Amino acid sequence: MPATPAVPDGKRPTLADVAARAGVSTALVSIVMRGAKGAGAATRERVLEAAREIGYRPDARARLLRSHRSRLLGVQFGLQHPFHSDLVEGIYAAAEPAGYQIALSAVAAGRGEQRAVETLLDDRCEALILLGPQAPAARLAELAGQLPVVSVARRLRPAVPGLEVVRTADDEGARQAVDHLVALGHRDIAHIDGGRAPGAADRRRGYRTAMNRHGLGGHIRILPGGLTEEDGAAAARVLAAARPRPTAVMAFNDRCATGVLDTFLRSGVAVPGDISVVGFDDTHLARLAHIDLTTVGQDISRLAGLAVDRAVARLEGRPEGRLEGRLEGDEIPAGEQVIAPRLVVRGTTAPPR
Amino acid sequence: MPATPAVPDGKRPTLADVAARAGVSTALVSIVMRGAKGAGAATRERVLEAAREIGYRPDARARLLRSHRSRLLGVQFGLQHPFHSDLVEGIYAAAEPAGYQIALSAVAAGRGEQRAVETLLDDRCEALILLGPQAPAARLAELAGQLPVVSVARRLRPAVPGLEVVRTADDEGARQAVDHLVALGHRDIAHIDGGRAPGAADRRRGYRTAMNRHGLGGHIRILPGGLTEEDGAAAARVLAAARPRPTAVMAFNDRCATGVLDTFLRSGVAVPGDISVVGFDDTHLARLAHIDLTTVGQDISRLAGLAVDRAVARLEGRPEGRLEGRLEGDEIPAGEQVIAPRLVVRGTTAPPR
DNA sequence: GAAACCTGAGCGTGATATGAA
DNA sequence: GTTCATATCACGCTCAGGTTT
Repeated sequence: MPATPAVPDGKRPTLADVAARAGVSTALVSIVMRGAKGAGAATRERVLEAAREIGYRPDARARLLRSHRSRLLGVQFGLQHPFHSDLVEGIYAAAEPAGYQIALSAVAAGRGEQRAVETLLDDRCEALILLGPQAPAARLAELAGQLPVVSVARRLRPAVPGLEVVRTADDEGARQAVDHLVALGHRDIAHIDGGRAPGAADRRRGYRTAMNRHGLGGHIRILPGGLTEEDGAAAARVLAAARPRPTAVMAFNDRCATGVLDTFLRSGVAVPGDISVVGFDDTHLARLAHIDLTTVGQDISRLAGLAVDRAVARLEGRPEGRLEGRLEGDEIPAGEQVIAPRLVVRGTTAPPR
Repeated sequence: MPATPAVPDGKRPTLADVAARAGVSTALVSIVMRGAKGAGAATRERVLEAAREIGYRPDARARLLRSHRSRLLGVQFGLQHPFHSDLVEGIYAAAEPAGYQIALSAVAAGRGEQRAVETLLDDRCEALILLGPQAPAARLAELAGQLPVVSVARRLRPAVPGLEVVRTADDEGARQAVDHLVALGHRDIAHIDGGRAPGAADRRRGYRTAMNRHGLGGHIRILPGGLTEEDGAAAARVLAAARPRPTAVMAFNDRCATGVLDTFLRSGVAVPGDISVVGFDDTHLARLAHIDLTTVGQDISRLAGLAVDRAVARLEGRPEGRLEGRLEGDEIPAGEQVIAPRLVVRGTTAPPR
């Protein structure tokens, strides 16, 4: 391992440097570095040796500039969302075998989606994977007109033409949560919603529908929430003081549910003794032994895999993938991949007493 | 806003396309796009107009390839660490005014630091900012021989030549935590450590030293921990069952402390009634109303700002920045920026009863 | 004919040198 | 002399096409 590149000037070694050292043309070095065929075993070894000696590394930018394919997938994610972190992890894992690289662009305070996407475009990404995008439909449509775009966890109604959507059946997930609680004997079930967050509308609707189906329309109660712990905590304070207090609550997501749990514990409201709590997402958070949250699982690695697959499929002109399954009474437009959620029962739900 | 690029073939518009449309040379378009001087006001407007019409965006890769500076700072971070997320947020904010771009590379399951750094190097980053790197000192030394490298939150002993270090005075932070607890009347104070995590050794040492100074050497108790909630939860289970039980515990970081808090609550151990808990980092987590954790604050945005500053200073040949302040009895090598921590007292600490 | 190698062009920019008002 | 504009090359690499065994 050379501590310093063995090239005369301070510059980084290039193909030409390797070529000179190995006594071959740059084109041949290129062939060897790419592992393409067209080089003899002996010279191949000699070139690799030379490259190693001077610490050569191919310049990704120059490479991408020349070959008109960049094989780069741009991923926009929210820095503060564990759900996104999990997705990114899965996307890395899925992109590699498919032969694609990932360019990350974070949405953070002072760095909006517009900015995040622009940098990805400037980097010549071939396709965009947007995690829970909040951008207006018109903007997404505009983007989708320029390159393949996959929206993960955000459905759009009406469907945006050209936009790929990969999501969990949020309404179905909400239904599963309600069914589970009803099966345990609950009737007074509240929902802390996600406001304008991606998926919130469907979960709210799923909750409403399920409650009505069980003849519990009179018990429907939706509290304004959000996707952070604080949103959950605020709603939980309201619930803790409510009389009569619901015997179960379904939170918008795991972060929100965590806030609910903690507030209840501090207020002396026992979970699941006094009240059952269900989350959504099945992030790392929920699986932690000391949280042990019953939650609606999104198959995160599957979502990630499908997102990559859809982007790659579009890039490579593959035909539409088949749909994941049609849920009754709900038309799923083409180009939308809907994954079934799966309730994960853990320790925060029990029969009411 | 053009929904589709107005260029004949499906390709993305280039300088030449804009030039053709505006009836000027590509060089002039380049000048205009960079905002450089050498173009008349009228033509400048005409060029910008043409660029807008066909939806031209400069190709970052071609640009970086040509201009020998890339003005790119590579940032390696852990996807699952809120502390890193906060740092990245600060780094984005600091890099922009300095005129630098950020390239993110995540460390995740199946994607180690080696890999993360390699992609950054391939992208022609001019400097590296590594958040809590775990790589061996030899590897860091090798990297530092190639380009400016800043290690954030990980100190190295002995100092690695050429490596910039930006960190909080972890030992001092631990001392502040112990002092605070002692001032409240605690004597039996335990520490859940961070194992081999960056900063853990210093915090452990600071705890030991402070305990001894208060004449509480006999009460020193260090439990094996780590940097996740589960590590904290595991240690808390041990503590909850201990007789006599310490009246206070200082966790390695906020995540760990969160695990401790939750386990205590579930075990019926009141916080801060039965036991006080102190965290470390002051991440978003600690500030949440329902966690309300007393913690040793690292000035995250300051750390981020300094990290960017040190990287940029090295790139631009600026002289060594002055040191942050010399802590008694501790030699701080040149090239190391040490920031003073600040205890943030919230709701998880109180006098013992 | 195939395998091994080389030549030359060009990807989309930015900088320099040069010329025209 | 200053301002505005152009031509030309180089950045580091890949690829099509050619030459040699």
